[in-house]
Amino acid sequence: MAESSTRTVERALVLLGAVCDAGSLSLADAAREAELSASTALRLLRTLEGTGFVRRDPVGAYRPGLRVVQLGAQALGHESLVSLAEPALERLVRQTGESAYLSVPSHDGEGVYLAMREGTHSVRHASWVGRSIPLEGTAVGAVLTGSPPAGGFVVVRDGIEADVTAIAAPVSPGGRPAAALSVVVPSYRITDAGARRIGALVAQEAAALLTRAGDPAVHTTRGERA
Amino acid sequence: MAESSTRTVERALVLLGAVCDAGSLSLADAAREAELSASTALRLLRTLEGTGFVRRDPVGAYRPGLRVVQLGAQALGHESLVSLAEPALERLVRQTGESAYLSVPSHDGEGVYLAMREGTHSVRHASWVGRSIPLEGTAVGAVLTGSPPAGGFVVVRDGIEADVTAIAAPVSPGGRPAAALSVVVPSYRITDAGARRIGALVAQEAAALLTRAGDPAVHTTRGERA
DNA sequence: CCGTGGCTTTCACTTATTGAAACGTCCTTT
DNA sequence: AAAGGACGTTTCAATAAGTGAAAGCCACGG
Repeated sequence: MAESSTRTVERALVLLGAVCDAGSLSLADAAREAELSASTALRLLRTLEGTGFVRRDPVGAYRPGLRVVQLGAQALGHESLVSLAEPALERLVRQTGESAYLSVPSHDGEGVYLAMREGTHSVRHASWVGRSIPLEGTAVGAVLTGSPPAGGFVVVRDGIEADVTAIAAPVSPGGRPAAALSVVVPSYRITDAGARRIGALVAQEAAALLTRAGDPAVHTTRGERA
Repeated sequence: MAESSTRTVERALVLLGAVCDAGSLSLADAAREAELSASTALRLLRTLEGTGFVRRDPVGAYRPGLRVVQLGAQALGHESLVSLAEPALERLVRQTGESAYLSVPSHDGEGVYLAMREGTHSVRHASWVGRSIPLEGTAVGAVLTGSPPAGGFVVVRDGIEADVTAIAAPVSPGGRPAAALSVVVPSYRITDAGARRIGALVAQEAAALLTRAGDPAVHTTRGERA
């Protein structure tokens, strides 16, 4: 019974996702991407357009709309984890000079970068908030899916991305991993000892995140409207 | 015939918007907000949940999901205007010490803050990216909807928000305003002369945005996938 | 000049959405 | 303690609503 869903809505959301992933998509491409007939895709995209979730650029191609930006930004703001993690990311960057990320498991078996702080080295790992990352074969994935790693952190050298080493630690309120803190380093720059040192830092920050956190269920909830 | 739309999808999107606006909503509240029967709302929310657009917190309430954050962040990243405006906002803050915003008209007759830079004064205007602002009675609204203001900028003292003065200038590629740059100052701190000074800065930055911009239609478009 | 591919509209089919109603549960009220 | 109310959930028959094939248009390229 978990399988209740509205086909129309699902299709529209797939379409929306496709447009956002691509950044810009023609009707025909969008239809192909979502495996829909052109007429259906057109109708759904029009609906999305009417509500501001997509817009058409001068050329007629579909682009993510402002509503997406708006809701996304709002949601990010409400994400207590993000604000909670910011200082930790900041500290990790200061202590290591490398880029640091906060990521959480997504609904589809991947992970998403929720927040990041760029490293200070001129050669640094660069990604972006909102980026999807696979869970298989990544340090982040290992700590998000697996049991608490020995030592508190996981190091993956040249996993999905070549030439980079990722060091991740789980944020596990109540034992189950809910998020991951990670530092990503160009592989050439790091030794085993260095990885252990950073790992310790990451693990420590990940653990500390929880103690500072209040109940995750405290949010500003608007209860107006009759 | 602009009125083609799919009711189901529209409803789902309204629901999604309601959840995101509120940050957290019970099923009953969401249903009321969207004017839907509980059963319909439940079904649609389940669909949104299945696709990651909303999630349920431990209490069972609906929250914006990761997909929203992800797509929003992606969309923000693709927004060339934002990256284009960042340096301008930065400069405005440095020159004035006040918070500076980039906003664009939304689809529903309001405006949205697309980017912002917080001022350096300890008492400063604080808002957030994604925030909706009315166009009526605001400086931003004036420059977004009206014709090019004399002097290049508009000052609104104690408009929608009490005790703050907003100074906005239009970014008008090809004559029609597409976005607004604005600086918002606590009213007590500013004189008419000061407003004019800031106005000149804002207007100048707004104008300069365009010259630096290439064709707004240049984006990184991924064209893979058969 | 004709063919190809994309965008759009139309329309008959029927599938998929809908909302009232009923149920169980958990609080609050009396 | 019992009654009342609100909420989340499920069921089900009516039908409103979404679907996709087909055809028309337009623009482009050979």
